[in-house]
Amino acid sequence: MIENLVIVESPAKAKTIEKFLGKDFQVKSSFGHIRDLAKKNLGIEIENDYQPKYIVPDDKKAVVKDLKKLAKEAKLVWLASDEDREGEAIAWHLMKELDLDPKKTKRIVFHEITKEAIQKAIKNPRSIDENLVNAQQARRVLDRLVGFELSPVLWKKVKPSLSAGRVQSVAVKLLVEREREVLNFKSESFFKFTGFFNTKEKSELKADIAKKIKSPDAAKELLEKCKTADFKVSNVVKKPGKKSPAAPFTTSTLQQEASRKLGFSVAQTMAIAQKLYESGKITYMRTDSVNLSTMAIGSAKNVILNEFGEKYLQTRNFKTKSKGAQEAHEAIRPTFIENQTVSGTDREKRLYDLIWKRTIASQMSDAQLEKTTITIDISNDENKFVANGEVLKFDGFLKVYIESTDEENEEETKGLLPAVKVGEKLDYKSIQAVERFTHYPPRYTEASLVKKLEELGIGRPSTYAPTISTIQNRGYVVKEDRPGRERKYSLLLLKGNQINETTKTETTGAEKNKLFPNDIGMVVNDFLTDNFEDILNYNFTASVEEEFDQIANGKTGWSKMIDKFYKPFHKNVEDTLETSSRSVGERVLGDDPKTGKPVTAKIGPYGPMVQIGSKDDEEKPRFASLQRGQLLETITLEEALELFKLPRELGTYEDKKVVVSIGRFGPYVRHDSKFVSLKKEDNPYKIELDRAIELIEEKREKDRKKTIKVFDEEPELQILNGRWGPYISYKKKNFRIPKGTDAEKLTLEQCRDIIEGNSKSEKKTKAKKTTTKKAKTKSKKKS
DNA sequence: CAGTGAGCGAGCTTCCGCTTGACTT
Repeated sequence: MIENLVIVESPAKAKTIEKFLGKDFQVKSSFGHIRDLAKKNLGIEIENDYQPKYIVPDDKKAVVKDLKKLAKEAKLVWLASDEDREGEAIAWHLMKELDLDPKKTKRIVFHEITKEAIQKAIKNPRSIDENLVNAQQARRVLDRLVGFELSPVLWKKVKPSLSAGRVQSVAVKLLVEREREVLNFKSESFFKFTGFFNTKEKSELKADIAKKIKSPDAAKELLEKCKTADFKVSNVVKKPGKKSPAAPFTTSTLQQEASRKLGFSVAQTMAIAQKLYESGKITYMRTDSVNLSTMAIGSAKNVILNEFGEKYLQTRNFKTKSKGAQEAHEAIRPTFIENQTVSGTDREKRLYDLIWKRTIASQMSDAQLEKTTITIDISNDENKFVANGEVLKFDGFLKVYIESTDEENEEETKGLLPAVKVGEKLDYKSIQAVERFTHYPPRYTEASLVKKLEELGIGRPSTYAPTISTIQNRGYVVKEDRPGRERKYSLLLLKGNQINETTKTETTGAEKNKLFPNDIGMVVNDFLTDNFEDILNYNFTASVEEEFDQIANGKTGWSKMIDKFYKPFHKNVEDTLETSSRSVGERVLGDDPKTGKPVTAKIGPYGPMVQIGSKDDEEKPRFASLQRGQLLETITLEEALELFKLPRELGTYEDKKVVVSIGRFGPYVRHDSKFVSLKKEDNPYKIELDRAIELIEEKREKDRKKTIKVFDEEPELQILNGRWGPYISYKKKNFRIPKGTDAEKLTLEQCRDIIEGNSKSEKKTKAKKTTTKKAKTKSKKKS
């Protein structure tokens, strides 16, 4: 017999709370939502006032069964899910699904997991807030309607299996628009002047001209003037400055800093944080709150006093800046701030260290600075040289933590400037004018995209990482490195009354771990923005959020709000299906000089391609796939024609032709009707016969080693050596050999057992099938 | 490992937000 059953969302949380509450309370977890809309069709009865059809998903059946049993036995059930829209809905679903007696059920909330907070919550129960639940139902139904009506339009008009949604489609749009800004950016060059001066005290003073000098001629002219000019210090300004620490981590800021400082992807960060959370080392990692509990501030205070002394202490309460924050939890912080380090893997330690430092720094003193600006006049020109210096007077929080930025050209660290007096004359040692270039806005990283989405109020802490994965899995976007290109720039140097001009080279535009939209992402984005402008609007989420708030405040009925949205939306879907044509991003590039036929680029059944001629021609059109880094919207006729230079005949080997081409699985060499894939470093347009023969021989050698064992009585069954070690091939199907078995010693009987066992487990679960599928499409794209 | 083409077949794909496993290909 249980006195009290408390239900929270997370098992780790349940464990902690149970300790606070004592033996009269049993604390269990619902593992998030326990019900969802039925997956078949819409799961919504449109004609019946948008009545949702809720079901318990398969993976939640056991949880529900368990909770139901305990709830029956308990005298009182306490629904302690989070204090936000989703949490309220979870409590409501539990109420319904577990068939709880309202007289025996209480709803409680707390947003920090401390003994006091929980005991206080137990003393102040309330009932379920139906309005807030309705706001969640509206959110859920709207997302389902948008996702499940838009995606099928894409299947028909662009390509099967694509997806669209309120969050992911906007994420892709941000990337596509940024990419176009980059592609259309016209870089301009200018000259940046830097002077090195001697002061009276024989030290060097470095100063810049802030104005960008536009042309080489103007730069030369100004340098000429400098030859004969007098340089005089016209102003020295010293003023104090300060820097304040950043707020403690939320999900989004943790992802950003872990990306910048530790190089983790957002998914990695979340997986590592989850481990730290489960082992009780940090507080909950999916949060939009910057708030710390009074207890946490207290422990931080003690740590700072012990480690750094009173001068370094300055406790603060931070307020959230982000739109739509629901603040059901605390900020992400160490559970026990006294623990400066923790046990665990290297990555866990590093992430914990980051969280510890950020938390401690947030309660430390401002850093005090002294900023110095020295202005130097040029006697025969209006431009001025300016030197900026910064001296740290007191380090404060900088002792433990410095926040990083996304800016690519990090400003040089400014140090102490030499002492000069106003009116002092300076001689130049040298003055240089370096050609610089304006730079396009930076492409997004995973983390900077999350930051942008959060600013727009789109997505939630629990969905940032999955959204980033989805848009990559759908092929809308790739995360990759791209090499830069060489660029020449000129350098004018004035020294010893002589001006020298030199040309130098540098690499520019190299990208690391950036998100690039693919052609399919661009085509889908254009199709959606053309036809469903409202939903792709950056303010769509913000405006529906306002309406959800109205529902939460009891000012609107939820189905009324949905109806107002759905009627015109659904009509738009039907009109688009009827009137818009297929969208494959087709562009006409020009005419093929050899045949005079038109050359076009578009998305084909196997990805972006170029084509000579059309399918109505007598002769079949020729096709070629675009290469990595090429885009439908930027490819030129010349680049397209280059792609048709395959297949190439390299010559003959052993009296048979050797041909190189690109197929479905990447570049290959064909010889004697056998195919050999090219290696990464081989270029199909440049490869020569010698190298091709080398590859053919390599493949032959591998094939020789391939067969481990065959059985005379069963020729269809073979033990082979593959990419992932030995395996059994039988009737065109492959079977894994269990770990630790010696493949060479397997008997026919054992092989049959393995085949039997595998085909049974193959049928096991549906989830397994889908993962296999995903993995396959992934490896296809890579090859 | 196998496979190297350019829309037949039948049926499936898909959303966002809560939460953690059970899977390795």
